[in-house]
Amino acid sequence: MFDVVKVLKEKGYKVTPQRIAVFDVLKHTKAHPTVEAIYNKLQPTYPTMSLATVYKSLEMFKSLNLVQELNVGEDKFRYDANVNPHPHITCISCGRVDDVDDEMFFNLTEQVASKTGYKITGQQLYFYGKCPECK
Amino acid sequence: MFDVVKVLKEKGYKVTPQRIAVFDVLKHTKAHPTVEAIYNKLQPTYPTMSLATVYKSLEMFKSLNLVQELNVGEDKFRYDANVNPHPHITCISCGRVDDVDDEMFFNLTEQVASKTGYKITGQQLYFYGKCPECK
DNA sequence: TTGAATGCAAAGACTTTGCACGATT
DNA sequence: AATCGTGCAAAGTCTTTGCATTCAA
Repeated sequence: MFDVVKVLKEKGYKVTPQRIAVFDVLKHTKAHPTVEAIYNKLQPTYPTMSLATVYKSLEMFKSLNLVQELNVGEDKFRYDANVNPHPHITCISCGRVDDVDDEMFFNLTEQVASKTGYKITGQQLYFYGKCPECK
Repeated sequence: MFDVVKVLKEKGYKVTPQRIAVFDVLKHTKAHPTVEAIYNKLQPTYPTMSLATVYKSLEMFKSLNLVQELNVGEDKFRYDANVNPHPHITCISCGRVDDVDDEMFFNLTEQVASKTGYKITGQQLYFYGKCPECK
């Protein structure tokens, strides 16, 4: 959370309660929330906050590389304050989105690069199935 | 293409020129087209075909497991007549979406399953970078 | 013939934008 | 005090739906 304040100041952007609050939600969850979810979470504490502000804040954080945007195949995006590319797994039953430890993907990128001839700059690995609670 | 006719008949759905045409586009491309792209491709030959019909046909094919829906992180979906789960790579420069040979992902699913406790039913692996032509 | 599919237009979901008011520096 | 950000509402993009007409079987 302090890093956000620092980055915003460095870049000459204003440090507003709304921006802090949006980032704070992402920083303290592993749930990969949607815009709507972030908005709902903030409603009790910031009843005047608008959806537009959530969208605008996320857009800014994205451009500053403070959050990453995910799309696990839904018609909407999810957000993650962990900007490291790392694999995700989605429960097809309850919809939760968990992280997957990425040790086993070590050197996968290099293999893909040499196979395809691409210069690889990012990746999103999504797995789908039933989580331990749902199966 | 013949398989589509067969499946539609088996399931009691009508075999229409529009359905055949939509599937045919997907069957003969490796470009992972969007709905709009499919629609545009068909315009010259089927000037009366509507976007709604493309959407409805794809929805049906999806439910029959004749095509799969992809989302590489855009605000729209892409479609693929190859329904095998297989990795994709997107050029961040020109936007093309290519397939990646999936040999190297052999047994990845099992590893993820044992790490996460999920029962895995599907996967989407997306890599991003610059294609040979763009880099 | 008859029910299902098409195609148009309207509606819906998510996201972006414009602008006046308000807050940060 | 000046400027940037917020929040409302309107607009934009992609997708879905309703319904009368048309078509496959």
